Amino acid sequence: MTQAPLASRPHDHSHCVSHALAEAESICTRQGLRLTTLRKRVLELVWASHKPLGAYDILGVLSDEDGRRAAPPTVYRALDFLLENGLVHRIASLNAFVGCSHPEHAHQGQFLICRSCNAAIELEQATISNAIISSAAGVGFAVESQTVEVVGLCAGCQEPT
Amino acid sequence: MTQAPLASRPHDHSHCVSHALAEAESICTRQGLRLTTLRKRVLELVWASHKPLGAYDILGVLSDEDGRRAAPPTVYRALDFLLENGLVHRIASLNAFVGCSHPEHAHQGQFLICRSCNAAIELEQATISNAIISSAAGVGFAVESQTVEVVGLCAGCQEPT
DNA sequence: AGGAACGGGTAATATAATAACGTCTCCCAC
DNA sequence: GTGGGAGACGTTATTATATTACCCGTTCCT
Repeated sequence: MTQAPLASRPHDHSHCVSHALAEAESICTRQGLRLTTLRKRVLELVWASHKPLGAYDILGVLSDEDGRRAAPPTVYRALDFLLENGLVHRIASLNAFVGCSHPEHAHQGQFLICRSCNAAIELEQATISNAIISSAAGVGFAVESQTVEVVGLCAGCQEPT
Repeated sequence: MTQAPLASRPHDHSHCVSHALAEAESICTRQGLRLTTLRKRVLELVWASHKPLGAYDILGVLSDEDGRRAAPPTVYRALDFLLENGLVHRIASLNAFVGCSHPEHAHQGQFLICRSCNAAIELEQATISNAIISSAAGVGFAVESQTVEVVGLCAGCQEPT
């Protein structure tokens, strides 16, 4: 069995953040995209934890840190950029955003969301997406994108009693 | 292979509606639940087509039909009742609601949503949910509920040019 | 230098959902 | 049949999430 994903285990999270930012830089440079100060800051905030973060939470932090208050489009535009370029994922069932663990290649994640600690663990299991694609094909449906969001308890939150 | 679900084929839709309402009556009677006029009307509106319907769309129809305009809680309460009792499903990625095709037993559907005709086809494939449960178990995650929403093209909307 | 494309500020608005409170009705125990 | 409690629903207000439209300044390309 593969090792449990980082998000579900204790770890030095500052690594996650710096790694994610460095990788984003590298991807943007390679593809001629502009990772502006704002976009980078939003990405950093999304990566502040493994818990999906709402757009208005981000907005709140941005507003606090520079006196003037940021407006929604500021955040949504940054998020759109990050989404389009695979640097974050949107969790539809939570209206929230989480950093993408594997931005280097295009994919759609599957997410395990712990109802206790709120962490979102990203999976990328071919068995799941293949099951979906073939079930869909069975009724003549051509799949273009998948949303798989699972709620439950992560390993760390299943302590007895 | 099983036959394609009704939602994805032409059919006499008035059957769907009357069947769904009759089944809802029967379920509520059996379980001592009150399928009030409002709840029944909301269920009927949700079943008006196989396309997921927003709460505010329902609200609009209700407002139109009796002169006074209905308020959001009216609709949300009816929807909550229908959701709790398995008579409708909520599609998180669309913020919309669709009639449940198999209300007689508890389950969580998987949905194929056509981006052309907007119909939502409900599946209930053990292969999908088992793939999810076992992938989750692989990282020590205990699944409690699943959201599977797939966007693509239904059989009828894949016509060549 | 000129101008298109892009990033981002700002105000207003649209859409989705909930909170808090009051009233009426149904149903059941007595 | 009556008192009383739970449930259903109306009403007002509020909160949460997301988008539209317009403007301005910078960057980049020529």
